[in-house]
Order: sequence, then structure tokens, then C-alpha cells
Amino acid sequence: MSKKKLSGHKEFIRSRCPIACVLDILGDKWTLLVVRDLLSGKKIYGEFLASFEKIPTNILAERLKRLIEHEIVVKSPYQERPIRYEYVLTHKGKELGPVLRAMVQWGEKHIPGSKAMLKPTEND
Amino acid sequence: MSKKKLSGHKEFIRSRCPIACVLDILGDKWTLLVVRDLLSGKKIYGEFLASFEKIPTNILAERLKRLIEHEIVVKSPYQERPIRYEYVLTHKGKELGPVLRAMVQWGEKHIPGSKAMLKPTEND
DNA sequence: CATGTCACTTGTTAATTGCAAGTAACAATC
DNA sequence: GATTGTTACTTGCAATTAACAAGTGACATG
Repeated sequence: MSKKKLSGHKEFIRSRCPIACVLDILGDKWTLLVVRDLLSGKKIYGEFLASFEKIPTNILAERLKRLIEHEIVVKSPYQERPIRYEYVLTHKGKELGPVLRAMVQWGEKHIPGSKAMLKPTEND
Repeated sequence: MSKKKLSGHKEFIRSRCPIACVLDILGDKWTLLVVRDLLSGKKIYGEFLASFEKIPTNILAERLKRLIEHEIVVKSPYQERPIRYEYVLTHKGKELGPVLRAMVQWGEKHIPGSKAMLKPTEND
């Protein structure tokens, strides 16, 4: 019964450069990790929390909300009593695959201790 | 004559996932915009400051320092008296091109008002 | 020698993050 | 049916980070 802010957390646009626009949505340490998990098939709140990097729960909730606002993710109930929701990528969200894959390639090549876990290819 | 912290601002590693590793270096709203400018041929402090998004000067200085620490950028003097430095991408840095290009593609396709400015291809 | 420019640094305030704890809705166990 | 547990969050608060303004040092120009 209290909705502090229901939207419009970012109405100011830095520029029309697609990179700036993308960073306004995805440019932080956690959001793309959630997208990674979604791409790898994780669907449920607890699954995201359980990932190795241990995302704080409030940040997970906020990021999911943002991804939903931007139509990268949809939330839908997969059971009633007790009501439980699942999160899945939209088409738009799935198309972030190439961005993630480019990052994985760069990381594997240039960051010493890094080893991939993302499945090879999982397109639409 | 005071070096508050000379390095080691992030010795804790979240995970070995390349995406997490990349986000630990580049995961914020500004760093990849600096890389974008470097890829587009900008070299000098003032040029980065002058970009449309108007990065704050202290953040630019810190991000350049970080990119240098991670060997994505090198700083070298291009003139003496008055001494002036230029920043250029290393090979490692240039290889971020595909990541940026994937972002541009996604942004242009999925974010309404976004229009690209990054040059088509500029490989090594 | 006064003013200006470039490349930063410092200080102060505002916003965001991270951690811990709490809550609502049930389910299962005692 | 009271207690404990699970899931999916929300809330509070300290700590980190970002944003804006102003300052600094090394010169160059007039």
C-alpha cells in the first residue's frame, strides 16, 4: 500500500548515442549478470540469488523491476497458492546474447583467471 | 606528494565468470563511453570532456587511471613544454570494439531514440 | 606580470550500494 | 493451532560512489 516510485526513475536522457542509451539501462555491476542467468535458463528469484556472485536481494529486486520496465524481461505467475512468479527474457532481452557473448570472448582472452560458464549458443 | 591509494582498489574477485570480471572493470555508466571515444580516435583529456554526454572531470580522470591499470589504455607524452599527454587504446583495448558494436546494434534496434555515431569498423 | 588554457585534484553534497533485518503469504511439522 | 520454515520480496541505515563546483600547477600569450 505504498508505492514510493512506480516508474520514471530516469527520464533524463544523456544522449542519443546507442552506447549511452544501453549503459543507462544496463550500465552497472549487476544487471548483465542477471541477464546472463536468464540466458542460461534461470527463471526464479531464488535462483538468481543463489548465483555464485551473491547479488544482494534488494538490488536483484530493483534490477528485475528495471528490466521489466524496459521490456527486456516479463514476469508471470507459474503457480497459484502459494503464488510464485517466473522471469523470462522477451525477444528484445534474448537479443542481448551477442553483447554477452562478445564480453565473454574478450574476458576469456584478456582477463587471466576468467573461465566461461555461459552455454555456447542459445538463440530464440 | 600524496597518493591516497596508488592501486589495488579492487583486489576482491567476485567470481571467475568472464562477464563478472568484465563488469568489475567496465561495469558502470561512463567507462565504456570513454572507450567509445578512444575507438573513434579521440586522444586528449579535453576531447573526452567535450563529448556530448559531459562526463565530470574527476570521473574521467579516475576512469582513465583504471583503464591504464588494466592495460586497456596507455598514456604517453606527445609534446614537452608544456608537457601534454595522449591516451590511446592498447591491442587489448581495441579488442573491445566487438563488445561496443554489439551494444550499438542492440541499441539501434531496440531503443527508440538512439542513433549511432561510432564509425563502422576500425580494427587493429 | 596579468590573464588564459590544459589537465587535473580537492571538497562538498547527493545518490546509489551493500548488508542486515523484517514482512507477507503460505506449507509443513509438532 | 502454534511453531517453524520457505519464498519473494521490502525497509532501514551505514558506507561507498557520483556529481557539481571550485581550486591548483605548469606553462603560454599579450
